[in-house]
Amino acid sequence: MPSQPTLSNKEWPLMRLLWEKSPQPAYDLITALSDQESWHANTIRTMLARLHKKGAVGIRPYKNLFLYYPLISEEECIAAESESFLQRVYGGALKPALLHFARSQKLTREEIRELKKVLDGKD
Amino acid sequence: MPSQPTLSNKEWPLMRLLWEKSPQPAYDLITALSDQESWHANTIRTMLARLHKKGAVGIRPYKNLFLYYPLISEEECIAAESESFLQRVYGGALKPALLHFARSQKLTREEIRELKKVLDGKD
DNA sequence: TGCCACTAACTACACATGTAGTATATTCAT
DNA sequence: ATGAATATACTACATGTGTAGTTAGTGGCA
Repeated sequence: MPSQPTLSNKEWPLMRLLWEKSPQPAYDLITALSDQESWHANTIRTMLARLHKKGAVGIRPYKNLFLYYPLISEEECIAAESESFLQRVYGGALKPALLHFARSQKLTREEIRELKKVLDGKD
Repeated sequence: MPSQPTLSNKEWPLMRLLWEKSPQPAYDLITALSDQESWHANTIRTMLARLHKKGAVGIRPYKNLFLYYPLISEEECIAAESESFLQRVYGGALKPALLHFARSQKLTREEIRELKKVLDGKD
């Protein structure tokens, strides 16, 4: 089995759209993304072609166009990228990473409680 | 102020060495890294040159060689990379990211307690 | 029925990155 | 003083990425 293709920076928003809803024609993705990210239509098509080439999305013909759908799961991608991030930035140490995120100011009280519940389950 | 230079994948291990101890001559870095990462000496020198060029490390002459030292702090780099990771992978949502890490199997009981203490402080 | 609009395919191009080889300058030991 | 070892500088090159222009096919409307 060929290892998971990895996603580049800008491929993530595209894949997120496909994970949310698929299959989708290029047109819909272009509409959504030219808006969200202000990319040129051809840029998005190029990225779709590359994603297809690297095995991240599949193509199915439909009428006179193609529908795109993900071939790799969001969970796997997130897991892989998280692991890579952990290695790169923290040399693989999970605890400091978690502490960093936990200390950041952006958690609401509610989220903190939720997180603690998960941790309780593991303790 | 020019925005923080960002570090590529392979630049992190180099910077980690410099953050641990600096200044250091190229030689020491090469010794450490050819071992840890099995890189060619010239590869490491090229990376040092690029890090210097992008303003991530400084150079100070010492005897017949150069000493390298970081110009950017580990904390800032980690913060920047963590934020970029969060945006890329989770679309900026901190909670799911934390949950993902917290659910991963690799935390020891001790680490879980420590983490909960940090969260308690914020609740 | 000929042209327009739209799809998809192909081409382009600069910059970053990983990975080194080559060349030049300096120095230390014999 | 000269040759070997080092240190630094410069060059090379394939691949990935961001960004888009150009070309060709085709179905539907005027």
